[in-house]
Amino acid sequence: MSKKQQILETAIQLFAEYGIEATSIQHITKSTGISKGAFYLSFASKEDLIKEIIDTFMKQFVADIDRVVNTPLLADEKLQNYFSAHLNLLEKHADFAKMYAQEQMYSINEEILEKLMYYDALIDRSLLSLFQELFPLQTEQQAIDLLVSIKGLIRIYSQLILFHPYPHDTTRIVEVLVEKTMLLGEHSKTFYLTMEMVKLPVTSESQLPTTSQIHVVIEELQKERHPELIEETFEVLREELQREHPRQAVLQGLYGHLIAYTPTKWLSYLVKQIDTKKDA
Amino acid sequence: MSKKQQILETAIQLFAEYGIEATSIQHITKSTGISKGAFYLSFASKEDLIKEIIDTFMKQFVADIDRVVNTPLLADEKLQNYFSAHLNLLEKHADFAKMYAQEQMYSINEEILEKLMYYDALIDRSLLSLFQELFPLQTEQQAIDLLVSIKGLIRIYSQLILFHPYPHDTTRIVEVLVEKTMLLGEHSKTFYLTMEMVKLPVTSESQLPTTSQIHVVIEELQKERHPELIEETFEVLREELQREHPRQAVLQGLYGHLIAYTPTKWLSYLVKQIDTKKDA
DNA sequence: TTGACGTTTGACCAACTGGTCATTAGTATA
DNA sequence: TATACTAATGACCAGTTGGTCAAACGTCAA
Repeated sequence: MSKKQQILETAIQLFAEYGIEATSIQHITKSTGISKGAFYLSFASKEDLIKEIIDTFMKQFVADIDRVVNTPLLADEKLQNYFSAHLNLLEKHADFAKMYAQEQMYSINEEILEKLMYYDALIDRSLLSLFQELFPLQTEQQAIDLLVSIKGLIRIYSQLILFHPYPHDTTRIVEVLVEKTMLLGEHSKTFYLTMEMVKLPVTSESQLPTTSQIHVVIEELQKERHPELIEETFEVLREELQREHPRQAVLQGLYGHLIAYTPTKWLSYLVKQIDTKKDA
Repeated sequence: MSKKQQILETAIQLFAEYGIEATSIQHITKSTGISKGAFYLSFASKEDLIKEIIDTFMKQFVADIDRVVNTPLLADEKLQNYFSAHLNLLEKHADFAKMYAQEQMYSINEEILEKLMYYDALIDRSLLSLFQELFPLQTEQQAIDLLVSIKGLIRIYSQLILFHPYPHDTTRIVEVLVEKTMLLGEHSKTFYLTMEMVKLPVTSESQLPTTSQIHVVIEELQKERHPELIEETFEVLREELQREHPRQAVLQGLYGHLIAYTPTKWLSYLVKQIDTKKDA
């Protein structure tokens, strides 16, 4: 594991345990077993460290959630899978989730707050499209209201899971959440929220990735070694993106390889977005 | 306004705006327009300041909520009043609410966390009794599950209100919350949470206040001047508590005076608890 | 005017913060 | 072995933190 990776992991642990503000760089370096100077070889600043942590994890989250929601299944199976995926990610990356929870409530920095809101909006968008599939007759206002309610439920259940040392029965929790979602989605009659009040700034197509952005991401990834299959995928992807109209069949195959390998999850998400755009 | 009061108010504002950790004592003293030494004449430490802020507000909150839930009305009117009261308190004390939100997520101190959980549990208890009145056939598990769900909804709507600059229509939000509560309360079939998982440590009677505790609170209050009626109420209350069995009729009258005057709200709550105990 | 007494000040403290950089250690090549 | 390179160190910096305390201030009665 690279030095940078080591620092990242120690930092997340400390951030989760003591809070971000309360964790000093000396604290991190001592726990990692390196000198202060070494830290600044890997990260430009404490803020930079926090940003990298958020990027690393949230990109995975977004890609994973997006895949679950876009897998061709019945809508209610998808809903179940969504909750499952969410809770599993929570358990798997509990330290990050704890850190995320506090940063979300009180961000040390405007820029970081925006970053969080950006990823949050991407996930919201996935959930929203799922709701529109589940309850086709819903108005936009209904969907937004449901979205917020479900987020509230997920958040409080997540908090319980994270901060309560218990062998949790996630499949049971999923059942409970699905039931509540269906109840609220089918029978709610009064609504308060509107689109502008929750501001999901990512709904416009202006946010869709361009091929050049994807090329940048690939270049970044190629700075490190990856399995044969992945390296090959990069090459094919580059070629396919040269075309005026990249062929969906090809992209989908590549997507399959990329989503299955953690470091390229975000790339897979970007490819998928391109894909759906050409679709429309 | 006393110097202490001035400091408290400035501190809450700063805590709400910049976060608790990020706000230094120098920051507070400069904003209040006093010297550092003067701060330490009113508070023993920064931690002490935070504790006092929490106590001041949460005692009011608990008393106000408890009154709403125990007013003799139809259960669904109570529910509506509960949400109303909650949202109004939120708007009225927005700065404290913001501070509370962050401290709840990541407390700088174990002792403060316990304090927060204590007051939280008191409010939970009020809500729980209301649910049991609304849905008499519910099992304990159902009630707990509903409690957590509603708390999740309240929290996310609160967050929207607090951090979104909008002229919010609280009566509309109350409608929405009432509808969702009724939906979830009446039709939920699957449950996950149990009493021990949310641990409401205040349910046992061991937590009920003793008359001697009340005497201490009165003494504390009498260090400052209060309206004639209140001073008189103190005297009558003292006498009544001397009796083997304080008379409900008298206590209820006194309660009416105490709940209406902010500094004695907490005392009114304690008196009410004594009252209901002798009841049972 | 004096002196006594509580209030208020702000320079001062040690500890710690995020961040820098001359120096050193380690390693690969010639 | 000598050279050239990067990787790593930790003393050091200026600034800030929560907290203290001798000294100055204000306000009385004598």
